[in-house]
Amino acid sequence: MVCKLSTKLMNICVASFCKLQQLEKAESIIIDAIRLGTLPDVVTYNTLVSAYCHFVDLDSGYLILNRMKEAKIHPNVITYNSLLSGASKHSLHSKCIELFNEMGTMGIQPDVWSYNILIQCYFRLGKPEEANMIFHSFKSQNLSPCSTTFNTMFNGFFKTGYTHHALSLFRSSQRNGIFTPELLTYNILINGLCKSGWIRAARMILKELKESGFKPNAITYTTIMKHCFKSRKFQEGIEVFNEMKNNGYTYDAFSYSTLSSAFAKKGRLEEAYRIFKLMTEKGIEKDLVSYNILVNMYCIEGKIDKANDLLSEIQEFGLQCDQYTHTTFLDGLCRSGEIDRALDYLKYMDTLGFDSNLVAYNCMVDRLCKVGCSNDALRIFERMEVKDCITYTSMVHNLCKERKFLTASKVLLACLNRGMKVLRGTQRVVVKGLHSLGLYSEARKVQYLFH
DNA sequence: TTAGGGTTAG
Repeated sequence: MVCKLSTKLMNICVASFCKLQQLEKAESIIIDAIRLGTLPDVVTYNTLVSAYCHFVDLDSGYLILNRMKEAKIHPNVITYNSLLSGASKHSLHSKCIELFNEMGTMGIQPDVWSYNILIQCYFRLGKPEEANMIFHSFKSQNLSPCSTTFNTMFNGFFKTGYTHHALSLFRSSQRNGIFTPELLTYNILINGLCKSGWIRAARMILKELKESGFKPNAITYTTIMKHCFKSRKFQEGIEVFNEMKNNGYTYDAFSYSTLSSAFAKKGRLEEAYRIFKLMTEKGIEKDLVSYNILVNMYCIEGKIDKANDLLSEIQEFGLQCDQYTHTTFLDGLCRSGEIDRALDYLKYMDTLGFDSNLVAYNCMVDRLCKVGCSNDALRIFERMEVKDCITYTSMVHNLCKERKFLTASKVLLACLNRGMKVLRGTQRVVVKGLHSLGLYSEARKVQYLFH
């Protein structure tokens, strides 16, 4: 005798397979259930939309939405939140806004979750003002921001350089009693403040974290340790690592990678290798970032063949080399003076389909100059469609070193006219150089754009 | 749906 499957039981089975990323099995459960006379409902379809958006892509989520409409089941706010989340996860920010507006035309009222994703989306698009407007529209929508809303606002403000806004929103929400900070909030604030250079404020927040009865976690420690290394307080960074270790927070590759990379940057390679050895002895597996640091260490030592072997090993371990791996290796080739090989590698990287190889190109331009091939560097520089402050600073700086001040000033003027800046010191060197060659009118042009 | 580690200029 064949029993009819209840909708609730079917949905539990579908959700379990979706969680395990076994989407085909989830679909086959639905087919079997239909054969037995049980039809999927809005919960079944929402589970599928969410899984396809999360594990496959947004288009697959859309296909489920269409199937849902064909089955005459109306999508609800949860359906759209899954699609919004899928668009956000795959960095399709404009699509996210489109979907949000589509909710309106479908007569679906967005909830706090929908607004949170929309806020995140505007921050990622570099539009903090818009994000802030949405945040302030909550009241008129009869919605109350939740802790994720606040955390997203703080983090977004920091990421877009609105440090003051982040801190004042934090203080005002505390004063008004509309928000109680969580450990996550404190970590967002400490990270943002450290990165903005607001060290005193960061210390104060760390103090408040402890006074609120929270204990710093692995993320708090890694954030502070990273900041110490960045601000050249090396010993203090090591002390943070030790404290972290004593409190049992060095259980993953994050802490070891941070410390090892800091040693490598200081040229203390033996200690950097020792940290990785310690990590392996603890039974912690290296992830791609750890391997990338190791590739960099071999490159710093000039062991380019060893680095190349490691690239193959990474793939053998089932990991996929990323932009960082390839850029680090490319930089190693340049550092070892293997320019032709590096130029071939750069072409190879172009075929890998990364979003941008800007860092790799910057690296190539700088290293070519350093090995005395500034004309080759200039050719690459002129071919580059996207350039940033680093590209210009590197080119101008190296041309000045070769006393090619007129060429340097042309590059600098192009940079300033595009609204980008190079270090003030570099600009001064150009002006001084032009004066030394008697090129006073060219020097005036640069000085005019100085301010 | 929100936080931490890796590459390039000075």
